[in-house]
Order: sequence, then C-alpha cells, then structure tokens
Amino acid sequence: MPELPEVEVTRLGLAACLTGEKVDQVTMRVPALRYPLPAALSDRVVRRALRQIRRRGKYLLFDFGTGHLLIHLGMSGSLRLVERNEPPLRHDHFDIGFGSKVLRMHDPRRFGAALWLEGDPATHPLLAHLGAEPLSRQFTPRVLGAALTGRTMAIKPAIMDAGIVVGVGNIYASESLHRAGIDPRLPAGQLAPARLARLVPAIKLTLRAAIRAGGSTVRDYVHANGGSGEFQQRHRVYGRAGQPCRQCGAPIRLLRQANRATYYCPRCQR
DNA sequence: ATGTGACCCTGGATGC
DNA sequence: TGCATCCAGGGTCACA
Repeated sequence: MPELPEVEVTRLGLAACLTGEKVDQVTMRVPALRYPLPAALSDRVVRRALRQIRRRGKYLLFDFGTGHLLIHLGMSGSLRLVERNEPPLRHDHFDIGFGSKVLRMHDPRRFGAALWLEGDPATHPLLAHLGAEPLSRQFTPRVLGAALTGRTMAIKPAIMDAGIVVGVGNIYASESLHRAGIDPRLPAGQLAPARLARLVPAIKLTLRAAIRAGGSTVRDYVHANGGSGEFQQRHRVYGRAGQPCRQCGAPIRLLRQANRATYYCPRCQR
C-alpha cells in the first residue's frame, strides 16, 4: 500500500504531534504481524520521550534514545493518532499511548512489521542492504546508472528494487517512467545517460508532488489524522488502463511485469 | 549472481 | 444469494 510519499506524509503528521511527547502505555492485541511484535516494548518505551521520527525507504524509525521502534506498513498498514477513549476496530493491532493521544497501527493484511532495534538502525539486516534515498542529493543519474549496470531486468521492476533505490513502489514506478517518457520494458542496464538524466529527476518530481498532495489513497491508506491522500486524482497512468493519456490522448496500456501491474502510454514512452 | 514466481493475509470486486 | 476466482501502495524465500 504505502510507498515513500505515503510513509513520509505519515511521518510528518506524527512528528508534528508526537515529537518530545512521553509514552505512558503500550497495548498489543496480536502476537505478530509479519514478524513477532516486540513483547517487551512496554518496558523499553514507557516513561520515555519520543525524540524524533525518521524514515529510511518505506521504514519509519521512532527514536526513543535507548533504541528505535521500526515500523513498516506493508501493503495495507496505516498509523493514526486517535483519542485515548476511541475503541479499537478490527485489525487495529497495537497502540502506543502518549497521554490523551494514542498512536494506533491498523493493518488488515498484516504484512506490516514493528521491531525494537538497539544500536545503529542502519546496520540492521532489514536496512543494511538498502539502496539510494531518491530524494537525497546522493541520488544522481550517475549513481542510478552504476546500480543498473549489467542488469537485464526491465527498468520498471528495477526501480522498484529497494537494493537499487528505496521507496519507489508499484504506483510511483509507473508514474515516474511516464514522466520520464521511458518504456517500462526497456532493459535496465541499457538506459543511455540521457535517459537516466530524465529518469532521476522524474522520480524526484513524482515523489515530491505526491508528498505535497498527501500521498495516494487507492484503498486503505489514510493520514495520521484519518484523512485521505489526493494524488490518486493526478495519476498519469496508474489505474487508468484504456483511458486517454493526459499528454497525447493514446489509450493507457496495462501489462504484467514480475507479477505486478504496469501502466504506460505506448506513444509517450519509448 | 540474477530474475521470476509463490507466498504471507484479508477483503473487495467480478463473474457464474 | 452464494461461491469461486482474481486482484491489491510490499517484501522474503526457493528455485531455475
């Protein structure tokens, strides 16, 4: 469900309300999501203040000074701030109480995760292998080109590979390639420098525009305050099979790559 | 090493 | 109405 923009919008919403606030309660309603939930989390965070919330790819890192709570939203996860007396719904799996406010994890499909990390989070196995942060200055055409060298897989699944660049999921991969005018089926290792020089800014612009619009709500995603994203209304290709390209009017096509839906314009993307 | 498909799980949409 | 099938913002694993 959530890609980098949705995770970032969640981070911003939570950070504005929770930074510096002290935890007073932890409630677990299930033993595990993708991984077992940290049973001792209460002992680790109660009476501790949340210092900051960071993001690496699609992972959120809640810094409590003595360690980090890592949360991944999987396909259908969301984090909301609710009032303490609000009763939990089905699939509300755990709460972290901050006085009158409660941070509540909701995830119908349970592909999400929450782990307690001690030490440097960057060295954790889930984070250690991750590729470039797309919104950082370090993510350049040269860096992307180096990561794609020798790869025969198509460019669309390649930019969804978190070992190459993080945070670009199924929606924003299609959207970025349309913005760059690149055929999603092209072999990743054969993109000429001029194409890489279009693709990198296209990824950055797509992700930034999505963050400004509050992310994409296709199905489950909601903001920390419960609101929906708006970016889905501006999708160029994702979910628009058969509809006219906003640039040239040709019907948007749908194909499958690595078992995921890819949308593209056969005229604008070569 | 690299790339693809099955799988984890629930729920909504679609078709018979 | 009921049931079967397919699909979904992700990531990991087994296997060619």
